[in-house]
Amino acid sequence: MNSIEHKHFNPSLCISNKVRQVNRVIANIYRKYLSPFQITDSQLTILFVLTKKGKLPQKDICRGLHLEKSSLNRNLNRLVARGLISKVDFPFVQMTDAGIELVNAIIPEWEKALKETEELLNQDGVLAVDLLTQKIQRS
Amino acid sequence: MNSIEHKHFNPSLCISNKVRQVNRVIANIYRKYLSPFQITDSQLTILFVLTKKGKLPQKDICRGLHLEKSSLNRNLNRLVARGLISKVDFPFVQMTDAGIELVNAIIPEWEKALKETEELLNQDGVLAVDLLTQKIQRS
DNA sequence: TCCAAAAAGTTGTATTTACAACTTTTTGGA
DNA sequence: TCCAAAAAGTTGTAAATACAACTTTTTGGA
Repeated sequence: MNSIEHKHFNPSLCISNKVRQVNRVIANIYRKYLSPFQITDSQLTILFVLTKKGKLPQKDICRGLHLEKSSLNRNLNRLVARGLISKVDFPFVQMTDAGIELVNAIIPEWEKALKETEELLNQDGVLAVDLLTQKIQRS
Repeated sequence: MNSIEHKHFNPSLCISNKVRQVNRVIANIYRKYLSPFQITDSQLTILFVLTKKGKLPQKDICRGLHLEKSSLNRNLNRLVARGLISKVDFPFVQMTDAGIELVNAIIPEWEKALKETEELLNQDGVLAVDLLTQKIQRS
């Protein structure tokens, strides 16, 4: 018997917790497929952004990903250390040949991760993710 | 111009990235309200679980939250260090009086965070989160 | 051309997260 | 009752994340 004074308190309504749990489960699926390449899904996301959009300054990558600049900087530095991207053309960040090669090699496994996630979530779950993504683009 | 060999490659389909972005935006809303109490939303979730269900062994908390046992252990140890929970009754973890007091004090701010999140997501977004949560309960 | 302010990028610090490997506790069959 | 195996809990390690505070670069007005 607890001593909570708030009669209508219902922690199962906690949206943050629900989203964190969903995030953990999906992150674990992706990790399974990506870890043999010693790359994380956050790092891969950044590689995808640079592959698709060419060279970008860090602030533009942050904005696109809703990522705090210090977090991005840390991620980028690990990718630079791996030789997958280059910051030499300051302020632009761009893919290296090794980075492009890694992206080409990893896409089949990434697609498997996507497929397994789609099977877990089903069509309505995938649409739910899309809806949520649209909601946060407005913030 | 990129050198991607996979013709139909579309990284904007990456569910993991979308979920991570949604998670960051919502986590940032909660942090805004909770940080004055020097508590994080992960820690608060654990306090809520223990408040609602009384004393539990760590494995049951892990299962309920889809949280890896080492992550839980770390979170718990920070709460023990704050005097908010106790592990003395091994293997059970339970709230302390200070913990119950903190939960009572924080609920109004937590409800504000929930409200702001509901306003961002709207009814259909909140239902989308619920749907996703149901999907992962089956995994 | 100069320079203060703003913006962008970097670093210190702390928390969260998970895998791997370890230690401790529990379980259940002999 | 004993003990091997399983389960639960702990610790080392590394990556992600964000706030705060710092340094470097850019901007635009004087």
